[in-house]
Amino acid sequence: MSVLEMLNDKQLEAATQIEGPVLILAGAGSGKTRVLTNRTAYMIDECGISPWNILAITFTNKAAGEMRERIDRMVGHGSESIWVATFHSTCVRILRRHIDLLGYDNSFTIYDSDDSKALMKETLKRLQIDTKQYSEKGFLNRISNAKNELKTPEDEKKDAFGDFGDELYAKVYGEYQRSLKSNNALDFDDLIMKTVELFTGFPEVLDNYQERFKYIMVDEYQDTNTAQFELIRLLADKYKNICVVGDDDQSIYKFRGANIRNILDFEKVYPDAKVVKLEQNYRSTQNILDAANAVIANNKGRKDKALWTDKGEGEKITFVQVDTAYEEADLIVNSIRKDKRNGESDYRDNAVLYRTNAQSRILEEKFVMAGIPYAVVGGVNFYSRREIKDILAYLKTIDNARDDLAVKRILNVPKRGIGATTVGKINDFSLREDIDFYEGLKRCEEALGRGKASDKILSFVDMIQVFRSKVEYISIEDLVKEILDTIEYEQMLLLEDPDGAKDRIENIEEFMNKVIAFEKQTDEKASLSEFLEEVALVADIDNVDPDADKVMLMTLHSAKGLEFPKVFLSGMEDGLFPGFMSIYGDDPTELEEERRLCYVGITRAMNKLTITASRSRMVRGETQYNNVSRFIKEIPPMLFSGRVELERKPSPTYGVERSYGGGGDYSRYGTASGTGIPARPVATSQNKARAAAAKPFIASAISLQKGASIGGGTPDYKVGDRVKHIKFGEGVVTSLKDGGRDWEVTVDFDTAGTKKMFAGFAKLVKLC
DNA sequence: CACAGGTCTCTTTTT
DNA sequence: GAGACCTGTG
Repeated sequence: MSVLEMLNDKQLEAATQIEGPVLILAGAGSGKTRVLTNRTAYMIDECGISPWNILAITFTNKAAGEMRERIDRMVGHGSESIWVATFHSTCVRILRRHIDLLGYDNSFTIYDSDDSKALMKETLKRLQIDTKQYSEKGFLNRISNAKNELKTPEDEKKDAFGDFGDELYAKVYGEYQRSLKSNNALDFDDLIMKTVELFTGFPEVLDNYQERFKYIMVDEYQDTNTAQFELIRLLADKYKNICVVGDDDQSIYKFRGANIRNILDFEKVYPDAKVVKLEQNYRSTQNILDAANAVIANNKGRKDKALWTDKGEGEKITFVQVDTAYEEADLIVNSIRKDKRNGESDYRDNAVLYRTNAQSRILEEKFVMAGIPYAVVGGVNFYSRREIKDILAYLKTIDNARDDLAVKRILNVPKRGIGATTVGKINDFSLREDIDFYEGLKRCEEALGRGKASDKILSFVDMIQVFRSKVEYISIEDLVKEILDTIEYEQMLLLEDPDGAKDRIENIEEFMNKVIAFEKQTDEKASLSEFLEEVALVADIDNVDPDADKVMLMTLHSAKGLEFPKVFLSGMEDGLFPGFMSIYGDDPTELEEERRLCYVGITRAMNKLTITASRSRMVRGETQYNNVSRFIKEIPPMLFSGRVELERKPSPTYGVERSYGGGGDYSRYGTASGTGIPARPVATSQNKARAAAAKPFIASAISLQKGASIGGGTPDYKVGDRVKHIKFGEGVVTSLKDGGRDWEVTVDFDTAGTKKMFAGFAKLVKLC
């Protein structure tokens, strides 16, 4: 029988349209992975297409792995020749074969963002640019954006039109690229851009891959950036068999260069595209979908669609606002514990989602106290922990002698008495001689003369050489063990910080496990370069183990593509979610992006959605007072259980738990009360007043944050006045109204057009 | 050269 | 609150 019998009409339509461009608009939970796998099986089984000619691209290894697994199960024999991979690993595989055409060595290393940062720091130092005035992060951001738009340093120089800042940036970009190249390294964005360069510069290489990938599928298409779009366009240009799947409502990676126009304008680029909408949702209850639909309806310029389900209304949504982030965490912990005790749900059925990684800390604290197993996805990436980076730097040094950054990192780890002065001298010497830093180390006697310093360096070099000589015939596992033994790394950690050493040593053990797993999965002897490459391209989400019975804690971004029976959306507060910048910044599309993020969050829930907000929260060491998120207001009240509670809920009552010392005792929130949060009665009456206000949610809370410039009283200008803005120049005030928290002022600028902004932030100066 | 202690900056979100 | 960075001391 056909492979397609499990599909609904629309899914069937999408799965059987094989030739030509296809756009599948797949709403949240509409079974797109099922469509993609069935489509693949259909291509092979029914259309006689060779698996060899199929390319499926995803964004994360996890998604790629899942798709691979499902295709394997469905297709069986031959499925291993289908190329299923992420954008980045696809590019790495291609570049490993051909990058020599672009003047790089095929054994290039991949720099993560920490590496990029370190390299940028060096670059700026070399160019003698004051990092107080120009932050390295600023340059890195611009460079990343440029690469996502396929712009070279030369392009940027041309676009600078003599502007000093822009010229400087173009120069830094060029210098940064030179450094990368001399380290034989590529950063994340280079992986895509260099592949495009390869294809445009060497048509015969492109043709080779066009012939191979006659049928292309791209998942999460709404998250592609211009470079990725171009990559796909080039590959598909010959046969035009390109099928993209995505949901414009789930486009949440603009900050990473994702261009929502790629999906919105697909039909313009491919006028003969077949478009299929998948609107039946198999995941969530009607109540949850209604909430999601209601929120996203406030965005403009979306592809028209409405999710529906035959699952029934389901449970109402719960919303609770509490006073502190600690109470919020308690509430979540208690709810999870209760359901577990009642046998209603396992820990793994729960996910707690939040906007920023920093929010996980308090949640973790409470989960530990309650003894509930949990897993945090993301935050500090496993591979960017210091101990792991140290080991990796050893491996990189052994693998690629040209990676100066790695060499410098470990030269004095553990301490060998080789300090900054010595490094500086070797560095200068290497630059003068135009050799790699490691080469400079080898010839240190020429730079430093004979002496203690040179002896220390040479014994380091000898050690590395010994490791190198062994790489060929021992496993990576043994190599790592030998490194750790030789440098007595664990002893160093213990000596350095006896308290923190335990965690770090555990991390090293986990790293060893990953090494072993990697070597097991690769049949022949796994090469060190391959291992380093895999490590460089893992995302946090790739490491989640769905079988462990743990509550999942993660950001909304990490949650995309996942589903859970019970979801907690925490920290739903204006200023946090939507974030401060999206509310008060001058780019209105940012608020829409936040709203899409909210939509993603809501649609993760299958059966039960609980939304929480706190009235106060520590942000960057200071207490902030936030109103309930405007997105909550967009959800119809009838979808909530009972009245939407704005007043303080009674504290959750605990069983007799040693760690809590009884319920509702605020004094234990030492940090919070110590920094000047009003005591409970004050907060309560304040909030009652707020709840009674005409505009319940936007109410009158004025940020008590030190130095906050919002809500700073009435502006000294009025409608008709001429004012000056720091960025937009001069203009005339056309409207001025009370926006609740701050004055909303509209200005018709002479050159910049009409802008609406908040007075506290616009810092308008009245002109006489 | 190493380390301790102080100051400053910063946050979205991630391959 | 954490991490990066700077400065002074041994």
